Amino acid sequence: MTATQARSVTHPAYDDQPVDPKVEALVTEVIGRVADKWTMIVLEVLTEHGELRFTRLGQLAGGISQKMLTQTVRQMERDGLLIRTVHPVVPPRVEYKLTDLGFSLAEAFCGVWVWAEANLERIEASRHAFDAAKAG
Amino acid sequence: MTATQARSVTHPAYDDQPVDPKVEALVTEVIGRVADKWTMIVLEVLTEHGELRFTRLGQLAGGISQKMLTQTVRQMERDGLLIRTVHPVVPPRVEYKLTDLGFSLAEAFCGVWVWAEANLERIEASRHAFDAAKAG
DNA sequence: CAGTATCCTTTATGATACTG
DNA sequence: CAGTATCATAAAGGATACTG
Repeated sequence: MTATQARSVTHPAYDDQPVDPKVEALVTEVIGRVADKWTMIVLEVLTEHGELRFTRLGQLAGGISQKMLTQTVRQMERDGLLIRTVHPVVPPRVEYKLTDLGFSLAEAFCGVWVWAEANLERIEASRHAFDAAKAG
Repeated sequence: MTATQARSVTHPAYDDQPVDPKVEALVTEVIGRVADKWTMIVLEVLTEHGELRFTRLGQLAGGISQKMLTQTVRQMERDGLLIRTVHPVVPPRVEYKLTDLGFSLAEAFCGVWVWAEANLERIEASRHAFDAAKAG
């Protein structure tokens, strides 16, 4: 827990005290990285299924190319979100599992997943209304 | 609250029951849209400052182009996250404020913001360690 | 002021072929 | 199996100029 954390986002506080812009920029960068589509999906799959091999992880992620899967897990490994274990056998066997940091991120994202699921229909309805108003 | 929500993401459940793939796809799409960099920043700015005019919103968002700001707020309006009010005066005065749905999304994202702020240093350290290991 | 329209560059992603 | 390397393309984003 950092000293700056308490400020964060609250409801109608409407205060004009800006955050430390350096921290703000870093937070934005980290969120941008971490809120990437495939990162979220890999996070979800590993949360649900535990340790997985490369190919299986790709299958469960659904529709991801080999290139993007490699890229995504590398970034996540670099950020400390998962651990990549290479078993020295042939053919190679590489397994991926979340770190505690990865699990804590999944937990943090849980609220967004729940929100998205809970509000799907409301969003779709809003889109239809908006499109209809624009067309009409 | 939908019936499917309860399943969501939990800790090591390791169950293999897949979610309704149609719902899963929609949730992924909504999250992908909503977890966009500028959407999150606009959400944060409007949460902190309340109703804002176009130009002021852009200033507070920091580094966003007019094009992206227009695009972002239009999408958010379409999704029902904010309300755009055009005052029929000249020069034009257009104000943006979050809807309840928008506030609820900001609240859901709050966990991620807190997480990012709390774990910034850990992530940076992990990246340095990873890069050093790769180089050495 | 609050956009729209256009052009142009960068980035992201996919498909394919190859390797330890 | 688990990648890497390369090429090609699409999508995102920025800069600029213009308008009600």
